[in-house]
Amino acid sequence: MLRIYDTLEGRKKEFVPVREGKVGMYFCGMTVQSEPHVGHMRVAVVSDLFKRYLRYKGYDVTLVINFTDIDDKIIEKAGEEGVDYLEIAQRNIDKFMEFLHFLGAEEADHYPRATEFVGEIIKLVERLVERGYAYESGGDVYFEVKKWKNYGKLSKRNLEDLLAGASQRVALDDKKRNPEDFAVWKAAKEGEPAWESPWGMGRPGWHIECSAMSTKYLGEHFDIHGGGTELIFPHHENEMAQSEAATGKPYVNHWVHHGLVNLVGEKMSKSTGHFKTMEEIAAKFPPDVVRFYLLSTHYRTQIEFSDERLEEAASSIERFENLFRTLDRVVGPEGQGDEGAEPSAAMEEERAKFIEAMDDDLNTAQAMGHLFEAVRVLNQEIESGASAEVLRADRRTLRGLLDILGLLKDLETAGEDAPEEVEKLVAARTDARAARDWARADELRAEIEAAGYTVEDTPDGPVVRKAR
RNA sequence: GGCGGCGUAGCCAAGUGGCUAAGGCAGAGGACUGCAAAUCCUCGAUCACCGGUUCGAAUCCGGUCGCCGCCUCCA
Repeated sequence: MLRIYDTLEGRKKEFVPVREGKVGMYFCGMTVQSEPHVGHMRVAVVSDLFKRYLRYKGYDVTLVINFTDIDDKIIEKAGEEGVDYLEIAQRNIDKFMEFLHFLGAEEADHYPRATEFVGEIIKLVERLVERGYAYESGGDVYFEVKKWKNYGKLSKRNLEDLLAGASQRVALDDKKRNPEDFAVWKAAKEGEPAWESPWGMGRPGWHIECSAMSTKYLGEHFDIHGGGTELIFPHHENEMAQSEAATGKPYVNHWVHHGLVNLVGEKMSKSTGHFKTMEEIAAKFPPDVVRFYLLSTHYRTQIEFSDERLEEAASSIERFENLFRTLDRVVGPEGQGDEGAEPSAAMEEERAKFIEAMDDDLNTAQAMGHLFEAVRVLNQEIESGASAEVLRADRRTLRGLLDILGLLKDLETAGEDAPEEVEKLVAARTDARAARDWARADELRAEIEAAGYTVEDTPDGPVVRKAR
């Protein structure tokens, strides 16, 4: 039984799809006023993880990741740079997509942008006004928070707390009836991007686009809505209020919030400039290392991103690389002839535990522990001379589990050919060893290593590969 | 100030009432090896602190200390 945590209820709940056999998921991608950073890598990986696992569980999954390409910040930025706001949006969306691919995440099914849904947004705002939850004021339209009795349920705060906390910060806007009300539609100022609406020229407020776009693709009530924890308030709280007020139905079954990524103890933030871009990370570490690191902690836990952590992940991955390389040597490459045989009992046990861990709110940290155990199982089998049939079956099983996590697809096991001069050194070393001239052999190995390669002696002869 | 979360071995990180507290990185010893590498075997935790509930607590309750997040644009 698959259980997934829900922020709204504050507990893990059994996953029961709204529509049998199907899963609708919506993840808040990014507001595209600036470059994607490490935090966005986590959304990319977490949304992909959910997609892959739910599909593994047999569901037909639809994943929507949105881009909010119109808001105060991007207009501001466009002004600063003197370019069209859509140009900035496109540039950052392109980067996001580039690194999504870098991380080995599958494409989502839809990537809606707020500006493409203004018509839907206007309809939704009209509906809110008709139902008495929103009011027009000077060209703006506000959601009247106190009309919605469930307001605060998601972020677990009440109106009084909110007002107490915000009283010093939120300037009283005389267009609003109440300080806690939020804009669903904003009148455009001179020169700002604007759309025609029943309330004059204007543009969508911040939260409304997600309500409109999620409903468009997934219906008024869908399964999973995700994003970072910092979006719980106000973004998701407001989004939920709008959607439920408009439809009178529950909006989503599982609110999934992943922990934030910190850099040396401090949260990354666009406003303080304290963040690492995806580009900086990608330049330094291979995709699998980043993905492995991101998955080695449970998705709801906040994590710290640092070079040391990534180096550790890289070391961990070597265990898999070494195993697959050895298996290639011992039983040949993956693929042909791997079907048929049943995995060993030890491997089957690890597989079952892996799935059990994943069924418990996608606990990748625990699941990966079993992956390492599976590696040990295979290594033990190799040591004890298990049959090629069993080794192949077990390798295939392990590969299947890695695929669920989208990990290590392109493991380098063959160890591409070393340059000719290195090959010559290796050959010379083999001769020296045959002649039991150990001093010469060691000397040659030193030369090979100086050239950036390592040589390992195996029962099947020396294996050369690039040193890490 | 209000709300939420966290504190598990040198580091990272699972486990939330009961078998010997997963796993990884780093480290030590052993096996294998001409030497290595890889691999296998072995080795490390009074679960922040104090008190309580319980036959039994890392796990539940109360308190203390420390860290983080949200309350304001942000994955």
